[in-house]
Amino acid sequence: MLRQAAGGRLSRMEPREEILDIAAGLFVDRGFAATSTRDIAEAVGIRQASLYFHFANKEEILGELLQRSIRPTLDRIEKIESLAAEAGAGPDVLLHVLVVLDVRTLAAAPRNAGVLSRLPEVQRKDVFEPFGSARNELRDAYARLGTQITAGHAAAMTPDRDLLGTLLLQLVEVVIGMRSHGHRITPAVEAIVAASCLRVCLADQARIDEAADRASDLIGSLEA
Amino acid sequence: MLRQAAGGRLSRMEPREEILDIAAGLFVDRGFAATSTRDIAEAVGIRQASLYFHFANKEEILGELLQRSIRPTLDRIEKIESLAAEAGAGPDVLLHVLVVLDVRTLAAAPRNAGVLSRLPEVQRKDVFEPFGSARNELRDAYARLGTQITAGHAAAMTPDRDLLGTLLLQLVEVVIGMRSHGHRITPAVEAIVAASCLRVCLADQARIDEAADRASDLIGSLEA
DNA sequence: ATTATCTATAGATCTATAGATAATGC
DNA sequence: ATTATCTATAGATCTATAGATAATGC
Repeated sequence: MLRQAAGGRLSRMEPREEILDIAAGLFVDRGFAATSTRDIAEAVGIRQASLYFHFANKEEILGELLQRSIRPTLDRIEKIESLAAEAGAGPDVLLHVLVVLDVRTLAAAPRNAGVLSRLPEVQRKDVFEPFGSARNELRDAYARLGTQITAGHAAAMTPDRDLLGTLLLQLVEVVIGMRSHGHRITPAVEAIVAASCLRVCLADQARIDEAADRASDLIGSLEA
Repeated sequence: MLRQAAGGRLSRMEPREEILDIAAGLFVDRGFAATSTRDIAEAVGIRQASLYFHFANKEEILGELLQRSIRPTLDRIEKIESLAAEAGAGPDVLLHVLVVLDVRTLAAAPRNAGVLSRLPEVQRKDVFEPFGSARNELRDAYARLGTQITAGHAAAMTPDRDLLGTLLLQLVEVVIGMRSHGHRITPAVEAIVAASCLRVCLADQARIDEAADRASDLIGSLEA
């Protein structure tokens, strides 16, 4: 465990961080129940019991990982929706921005942490309930933007609010599966997923092209 | 274990079938590793050791469930593609048919067995490899039909073959998540998911409406 | 003889706690 | 004193096997 004085640069990761990183990899790969605390400790290079100095129990490790994987996305929703008023961007542009940024976040997350939210334990155990409601918030944001885009189209074949949010979130999360199968998430993939989301909202190609243009400007200014 | 003579009507399920049914529910709900053989046996109403009369080990139970959940879908692909020549239906009609039938199968599967394919153990363990390649076959079928539909569109924003297959399968599997959250899969949902798939393939509304019409005829004749 | 169950148990885990040890920080 | 590790272990599982038992089928 080579390490330097607090505040200085680290030759390795902080122990707590290293445990989280390695546990994430194992949970993603094998699932939560199938990963023992001994598996984690061995991969880190410490003894099984030493984990309990950093975490009260096994669930706390997963809980922290879940929290970290959802937080940036939730923070972003507010920022993007307040952007609407400011830049005068329509819902199609905003949806495009949100999708691209979410795809990018999922693609960049260490160890493909997006899969964690799909683990059966997370869906079921009360301990992880806060994470579930955070996900609902995200789906709601997609539903909100989506219904604004479909507004004005004939009711037939147009998804209702609930279904639309679910469909859009599902499309964005395709990148989780892609990463698992070793695909790289290129800018082209980001653009296509975003365009697919707009298509599901019944936007035509001209509208998509325009939204994509304005979206990349906005993303540029958001990052600056 | 009330039961009648072989070949006669059953007052309850055959023991092997009952184990499979109950195990499916538990695996779907809690995951594979988190479900003990004792959990299964207790829910069935037998002793833990008695499971091993019907199955060699725990993995065999999951294996059988996976096999049953993918088989009908794979069989259907051939039937639908041979239908193409016969009925002279275009790829958009065939995609519509395939999506509606797959959605319906996922919606009707006992215990939402579709989630089983997402369990981490299935992705990772060699024992379940045949099931993984069956899934690839399905994704390929979607990719095949999808690229025929996008053919002729400008390359920009058009998903390539691989990505398209992944996107379409992902969209169809939205119903797995919907079922988990207690939503009913109505005919309207089927139609919207199918339409969304065609939209991702860049089909316009007129083409979608026509495909939907012809698809419901074909599905009717398939079932008759 | 076959089918389906049972009891009992071996042997291998697995999580979490108790308490010792050593290094660093004040 | 605090931080981070260790050894040892309690106590609770968990999977799978061995062998007994009882009912049904030939």
